[in-house]
Amino acid sequence: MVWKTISKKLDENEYRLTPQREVILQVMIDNRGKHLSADEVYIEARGKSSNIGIATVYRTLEKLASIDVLYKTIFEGGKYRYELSLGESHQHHHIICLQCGHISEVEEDLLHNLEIHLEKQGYKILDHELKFYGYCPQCNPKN
Amino acid sequence: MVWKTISKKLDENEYRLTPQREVILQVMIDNRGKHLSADEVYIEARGKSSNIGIATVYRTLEKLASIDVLYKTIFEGGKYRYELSLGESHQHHHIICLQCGHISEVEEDLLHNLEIHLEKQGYKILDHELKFYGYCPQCNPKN
DNA sequence: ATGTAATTGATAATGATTATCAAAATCAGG
DNA sequence: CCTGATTTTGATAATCATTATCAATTACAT
Ligand SMILES: [Mn+2]
Ligand SMILES: [Mn+2]
Ligand SMILES: [Zn+2]
Ligand SMILES: [Zn+2]
Repeated sequence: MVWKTISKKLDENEYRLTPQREVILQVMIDNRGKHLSADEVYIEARGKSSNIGIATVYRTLEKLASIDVLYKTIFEGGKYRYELSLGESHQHHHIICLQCGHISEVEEDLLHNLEIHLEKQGYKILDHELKFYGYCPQCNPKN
Repeated sequence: MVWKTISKKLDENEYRLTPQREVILQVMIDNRGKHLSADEVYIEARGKSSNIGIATVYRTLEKLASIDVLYKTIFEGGKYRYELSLGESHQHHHIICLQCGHISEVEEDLLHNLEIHLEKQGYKILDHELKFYGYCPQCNPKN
C-alpha cells in the first residue's frame, strides 16, 4: 500500500526508482514516525546496501521532499530532518521534549480559526508549522 | 524606557554593558520588528563602531537571547535570526510570505486550547513556535 | 597601583549542506 | 542486442554559518 502510493507519486513526477533511491525510501518507511537527519538515513542505508554515497542521500531526500513523499523540517540545532509524509497535505505539529529531546506529534488542527483571521487581513495562508516545547509525559516532573 | 528595561535584565544576570554590547543592543533597538541574522547585525554594528569582531556579535546575541532580551529563531534556509523581545514571554508567531519573503507577526494566541489538550495527555508545555507560510496582502493574487 | 577575572577580536576548526565532475548506469531508437 | 545520448551516482572540493581557541586588552576589586 505504502509502496504503491509512492510509486504513483514517483511516476507522476518522472522520477526513476533506482536501487539507491529504493534503499533510501525503505529506510524512511522502516522509520515511520521518526524524524531522521540526512546522515542518519545515510548510516541506515549503508547497512542495507553498503555502496551508497552521502551526496545521493542528500539529493534523494531533497527530491522526495519536493514531491511531497517526505516532509522536511528544521529543528533547533539547525539541521534538517525528514519523515515519510503520505497524503497529509498540511497540518502536522511537533512536541519537542526539552529534557530528553523526544519529538512526538500532534494531529489536531486547531489553527483554522487563526488562519481565517489572517485571511480576513488579506493574507493567503498555504501552510503552517507549529512546534511546542516542553516536557513529554515521561519527563514531566508532575507525573 | 527600553534601555531601562534592558539594563535591569543585564544587572539581574550580572552581564556587563561593554561598549561593544551597547552597540549591538542599539542595532537591535533600531531594528525593532525586523529579524536580523548575526552578519546583518555585524554589518550595522560596524557602521556605528567600526572595530567590533564577528565573534563578539555571535557571543553577544547568544547571551542576550539566553536572558530573554532577544528572541532567537531559525527560519527556512537554516540560519538563526534575532529580534528584540521585551517581556513577551511566550506567544509570538510569524507569517512568512512565500513570494517576497517578508516576515510579519501574529500576536493572537489561539493556541491555548491545544496546549490544554496536550497537558491533559501528560505533557508540560513551556513554549511554542508557530510559522505560517503563504502570501502577504501585497503578494496575494486575490488582492 | 596591582593582580585577577572577564571580554574581545583574529583566526582556525567544525559541521552540515551544496557544487563539481568524471565514471557508471539507464534508456530509446535502430 | 548495439550505441550514442541522457541521467544518475559517488568521491571530493567548496561553501556557509556557527563555534572554539587563545593571546591581548580591558575592567574590577582590593
Ligand atoms: Mn513529524
Ligand atoms: Mn518576530
Ligand atoms: Zn522527554
Ligand atoms: Zn509578500
